[in-house]
Amino acid sequence: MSTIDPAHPSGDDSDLDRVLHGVLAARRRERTVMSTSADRAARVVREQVVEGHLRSGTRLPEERLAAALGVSRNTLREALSQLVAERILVREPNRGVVVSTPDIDDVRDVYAVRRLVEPAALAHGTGHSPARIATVEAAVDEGQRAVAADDWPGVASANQHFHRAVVALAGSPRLDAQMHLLLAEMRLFFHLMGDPEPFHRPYLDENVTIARLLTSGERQTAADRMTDYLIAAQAQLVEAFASQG
Amino acid sequence: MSTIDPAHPSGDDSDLDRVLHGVLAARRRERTVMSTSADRAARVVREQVVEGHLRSGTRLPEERLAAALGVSRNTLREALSQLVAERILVREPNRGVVVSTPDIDDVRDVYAVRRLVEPAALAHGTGHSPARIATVEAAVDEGQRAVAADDWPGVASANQHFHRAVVALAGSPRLDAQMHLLLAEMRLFFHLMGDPEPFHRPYLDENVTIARLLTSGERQTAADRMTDYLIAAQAQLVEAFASQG
DNA sequence: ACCGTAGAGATTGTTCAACAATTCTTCAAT
DNA sequence: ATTGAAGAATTGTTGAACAATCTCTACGGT
Repeated sequence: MSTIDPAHPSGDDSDLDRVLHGVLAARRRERTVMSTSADRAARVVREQVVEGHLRSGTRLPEERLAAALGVSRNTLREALSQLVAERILVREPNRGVVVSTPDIDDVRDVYAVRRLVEPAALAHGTGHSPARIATVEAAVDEGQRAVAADDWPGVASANQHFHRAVVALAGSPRLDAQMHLLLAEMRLFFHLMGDPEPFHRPYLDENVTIARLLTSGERQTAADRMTDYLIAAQAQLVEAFASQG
Repeated sequence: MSTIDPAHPSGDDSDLDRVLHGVLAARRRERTVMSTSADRAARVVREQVVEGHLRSGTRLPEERLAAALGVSRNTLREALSQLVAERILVREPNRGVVVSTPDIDDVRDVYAVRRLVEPAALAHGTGHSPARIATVEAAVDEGQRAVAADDWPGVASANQHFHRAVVALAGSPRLDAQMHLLLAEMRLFFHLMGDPEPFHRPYLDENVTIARLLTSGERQTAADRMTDYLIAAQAQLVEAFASQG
């Protein structure tokens, strides 16, 4: 339709068409980021949950929550649908949504995914650019600095950055997005557990080792270390869940 | 709370409590499956898209679609939010939702995920039960029967079952769900391409080989075959996209 | 005291109607 | 052929409403 359709074979306009088409696409992307108020509401609730201000099991009554967020109940429900799809919230039919309470099987499953994906990203990922490897190293440094400052929330955060950076070595936006969701679930686990230190202290050195192996190109060895790492971390979390959660 | 709260330390009631708690959880799951009308609407639209009755790029006007599905516009919007999250639809702000039109980068990314996950599930999956291996073999048989009947949609369907069964070897519900979404996207690719035969014919024998290797316990070899398979399939699809899509 | 139950109150699932903001169409004027 | 402006159509969002379902409480029977 009109001059902006690149399918139209109008001779020397084709270059212009391509450019204009690109401009349109860019504007569309631009608007996509500011997004709708349902998305904004979802972002706020998501933040509150992963930061631990809304704890597992908390009910989220639609009317009060909508009022608090300054949106209508209908708009809020769109937001909640999103978060349910992300597994951050759970919908109990006719009872509303609650902040999800992961059980021991969720822990096992999340680690099953991670044990499959993270070592594979290290060993066989097709996106091992210097920049991405540098991001892994940066996350390790961030963790070292945080532990030196005795900042355990900071260590937890750095640890997430580390694992996201590892998955990013696969070079796949879809995998990155998936890992983002998994790590959000992980934060729910830790909020159930309380003190984060015992769950991060043992693995700081491992992060350093894996990063070093990665830098020196020993990808398979790095992957094997990551496998052991994840098995140990899973065992620790499962045990903690079994004994207290 | 009342008698069904397992946190209540009431001596020998704890066994009973656990049982009752389980019953409640089961009922909740039960109700979850019949689900809301937004979910039903989402299922109908999803079906129409993956079956190819709604083609890439088609606009989905809210008013008409809501009327067609017999739900209100608000309810429909909840359904559409879900499908946007699944990448089956794309929301263009102030312009509504359209059936998503995957581009060549989407093809590459979907295959990047598959190349990471599927071989890893074969080589390192922790759910290689006889039953799951039998499911893989059943999918191969299904494909052989379909090709014998010259039923190419049937072959395509069997092929999906094969790959889902392979991923299921990881024993992870989350990974299964993720793979389900990826395969739905794959169907969009194929609908853009037209005739499914050239995209499935070359890989039928590979499926047989991989299943055989799996049955005989040669997991790493099976994984390597799968890697080659996926690289070839990706190359074919990328080329087809570049030349016509 | 214990149990079941009826009914009141609250919350969800869903619909309808409306309106501002934005996009698409049409069509006349240059 | 391009521009611009009025008009129609669609989306984003709201508010109010109502039936269905769930929760809690108080009551009465045993």
